[in-house]
Amino acid sequence: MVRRQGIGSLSCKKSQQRQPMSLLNDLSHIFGEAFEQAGLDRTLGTVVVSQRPDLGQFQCNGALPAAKTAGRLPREIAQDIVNRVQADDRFAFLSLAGPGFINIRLTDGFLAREMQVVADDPRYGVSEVRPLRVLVDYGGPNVAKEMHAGHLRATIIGDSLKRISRYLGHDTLGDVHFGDWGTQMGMLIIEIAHRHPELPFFDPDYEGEYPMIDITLDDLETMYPLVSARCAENLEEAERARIATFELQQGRAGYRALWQQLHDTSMAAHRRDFASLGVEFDLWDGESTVHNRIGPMIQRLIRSGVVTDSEGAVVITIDQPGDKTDMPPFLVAKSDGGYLYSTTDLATVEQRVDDLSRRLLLYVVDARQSFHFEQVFRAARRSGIAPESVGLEHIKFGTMNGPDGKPFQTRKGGVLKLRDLISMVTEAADNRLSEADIAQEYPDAERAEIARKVGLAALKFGDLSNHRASNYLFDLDRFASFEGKTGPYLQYSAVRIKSILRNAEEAGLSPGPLVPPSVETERNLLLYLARLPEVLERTFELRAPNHVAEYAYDLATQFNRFYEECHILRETDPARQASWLKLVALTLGELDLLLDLLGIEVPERM
RNA sequence: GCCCUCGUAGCUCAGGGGAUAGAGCAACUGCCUCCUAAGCAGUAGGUCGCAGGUUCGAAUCCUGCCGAGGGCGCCA
Repeated sequence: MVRRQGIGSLSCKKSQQRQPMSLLNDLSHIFGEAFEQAGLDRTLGTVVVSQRPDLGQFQCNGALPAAKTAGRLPREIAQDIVNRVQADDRFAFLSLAGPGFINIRLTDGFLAREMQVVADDPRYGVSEVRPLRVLVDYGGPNVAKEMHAGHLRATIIGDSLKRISRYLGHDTLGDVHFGDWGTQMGMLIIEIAHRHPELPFFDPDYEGEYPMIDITLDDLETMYPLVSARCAENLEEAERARIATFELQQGRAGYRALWQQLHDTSMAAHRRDFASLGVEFDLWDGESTVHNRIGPMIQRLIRSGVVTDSEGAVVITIDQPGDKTDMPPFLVAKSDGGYLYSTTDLATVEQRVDDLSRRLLLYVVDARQSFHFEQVFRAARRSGIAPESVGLEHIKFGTMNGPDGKPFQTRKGGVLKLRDLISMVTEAADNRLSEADIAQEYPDAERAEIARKVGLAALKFGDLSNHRASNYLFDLDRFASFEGKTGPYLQYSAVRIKSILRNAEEAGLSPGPLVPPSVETERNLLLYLARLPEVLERTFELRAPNHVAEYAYDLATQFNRFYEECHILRETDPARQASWLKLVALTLGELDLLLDLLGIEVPERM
């Protein structure tokens, strides 16, 4: 483990605890020691970024809560702490304010030393955690349904969480969890049988090779609503679909063969959509993946006595004392022996825990399914499938709404395909390039690539900058303006830095050691750069990528202020210029990382 | 009916028990002979839904009410 340099008198003791390499942690450590020397709890020494930049860069509020237990005045404790910490070259001042706040300002020299370490660290001061075996379940497309605007959130929030989890050092898998094993499969089978009864899939006695049928996702997408509507109003149709589903799950050869083709056709389209979003999965599994373990799982549950029979169905009782709402039994298998969403979800927990050795399962799924996940998680606990040591979390998110405040729809009232949504933002970006007369001289291919990256950035940042749990309004005009707090703003900031570094290189200039900051915008940029570790930690703790989005925006803003004030390439002091080049390189590194964690790519120029 | 989520500036949204609640857009005023103006500086804009409670301290935690959205066994 690398122990950071530059903290001077900080004693490391012989404690086995890892000392995270972050400025805030270092400061908290210093103040924690002071509290301990004063006979108080060292956790009181937590240092946070100041709420009042006019009064200090950082603050420590530990004296306030300490006052009560210690039976002393908060200001007196604060003074005591300040006395114990002071007297070296790290702090420009430590001052008391209000009821007992300690305001902290670092010396520019100390700040530069600290940030030099960060600048030399490929991880920018972010320590790797003790790895957890994590699985993120996100995306969740279905057979026969092209992905639509509603899948956007599941996909990019999940993708971002996976990236963040992995960056922090967790052993992380992403699983697309394809919806390919439920009743909709039976419906599609009877619909195709209805249209083409002559096909051998439906002949139970057929023994030859099954033909490849010519069917597209578009075809399936037309069929599904038709048959679904018929089943809703016609009990006989619904019964046929139910039986077909059951027989498929029981292994009827013709149905399996047909299923495979429907699966593959749908999956190919989804892969294309995910690819255009720049999203990849480690596992392209689905409900059908766990089919073979469902039977044994149910047998085991019956033997262990956790399930009971309810009107012919297999259920687990999951209500608990203190429940605030009715908690109906969890259905493991239908009365006809068929399986449903609940069944595969439970078996999938088992697979992820037993076969994949996961210890934290994150389900990035629409908030409307929170009741379902509460049931699945309880059933998994009650049945012992997921011991308490395994974390089960529903990472719920709200809907993307249109201007009417309802889930986003096209003008005609239909759902907006994800593909079309991507085209819309790409086109908007392309228009913007033309309007601003930018990139006109770039090759067509590069121009198109810039438009693609900028459009996607607008889309992703616009989504991820909202807290996942809240519904948000998708306003294309606002997104297409690419001004202010948008993905393109962040890309633009990064691109300007790249341009500086390119120009510097051409001029034979190279980055050098950081010297103490001389202007406020430079100092602020350094201070912002130091926050990265806590931001990433907190983002993952809360499973809320908007914290990364927010921080990335603030960081870019700090850089742009510095950029306006300090002309790097015109700077006449060589040491200062080299230091500034180092600073902007560090800024680019962090910005690039943050954008990558949001799934946003930065073009070389734009 | 019960449960969950949300309610913050004109609009869209951030906000970690701490001091004077922030950003973007829209409005108004400035800044391109200078590293990319998709930028920067500034002005104006608020009973943080309402009422209690916990706390030295609440937009933040608890309770109730109001409003919006969503959910509540063989669909996913």
